[in-house]
Amino acid sequence: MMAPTDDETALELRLAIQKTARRIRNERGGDHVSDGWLSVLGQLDRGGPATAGQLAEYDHVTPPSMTRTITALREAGYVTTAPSEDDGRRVIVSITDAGHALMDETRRLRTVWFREQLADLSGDERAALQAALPVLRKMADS
Amino acid sequence: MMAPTDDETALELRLAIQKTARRIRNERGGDHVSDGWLSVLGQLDRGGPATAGQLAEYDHVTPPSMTRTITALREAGYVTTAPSEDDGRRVIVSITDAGHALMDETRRLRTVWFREQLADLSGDERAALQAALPVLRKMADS
DNA sequence: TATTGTTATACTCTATAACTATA
DNA sequence: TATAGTTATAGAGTATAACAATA
Repeated sequence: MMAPTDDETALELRLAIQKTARRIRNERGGDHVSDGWLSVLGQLDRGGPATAGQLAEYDHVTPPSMTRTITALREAGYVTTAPSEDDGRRVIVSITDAGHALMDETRRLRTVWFREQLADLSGDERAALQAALPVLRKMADS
Repeated sequence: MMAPTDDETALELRLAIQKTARRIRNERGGDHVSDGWLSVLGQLDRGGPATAGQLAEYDHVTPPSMTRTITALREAGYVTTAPSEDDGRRVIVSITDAGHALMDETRRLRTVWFREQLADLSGDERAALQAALPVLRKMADS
């Protein structure tokens, strides 16, 4: 059970997380890579090839949205697509070397602002964030 | 100074915050109120009337974007606008009773999913999030 | 018939550039 | 001239509905 005041904590946490995420998005570098692109490339980088449906489910977007993202990534040369040998309906998406390179560079750029924010915090404050990291991940993946 | 491994922590924290925020946005109720609307109404609710420019700065959006948001809110009856008496160029935006009511209901709906997530956490995990709250706020407002 | 993915279409949000009104 | 805000226009991202291909 949660304490009576936890409802207010839930609201405040939600707002703080949303606003921080907005700041991160706004403060990203002058690159031309969208969040959707980076999310897909990141998953392919970590988990290897995946079907369009798997990618859509992972990002909680609809299949048409993922089709559009994959098409753009393919036209830019960052992924390749091929029908599955087992099941011709499925489309297997794989990251290219250019995709790897783009993701590395983009992640680096986008972390700059956030890293600067961390540098302005005290040791205790950074420790508090570090302790919250696994909890945030748990919620994000649930 | 930050420890050598903090660069990686920065990346992981950033991704976890962004993905959690995406989940919050996706899991919101069937309401028809955008994040932009709620952010403006929330600020007017807490801080009282404000100019269009102040609202744009607070949300880190451009003046044209804020104009559009304010127009939509006014047409829906959730805010009123009036030129400043001191400076005819400035537009003072005020929340209406309907705006108050809408914001309360919307906040309640959007917090449901997040509150359920909190209920699934251990006491230690909730404490970790609570400790991180002021730090997140500090970053979001910086 | 059910599933996987695509195409067609439209809506929301945001941005840059050009403009109006006021100081 | 400088500032506050609006209008015009365009682009990115996403959604629902209808469709095609495969199982």
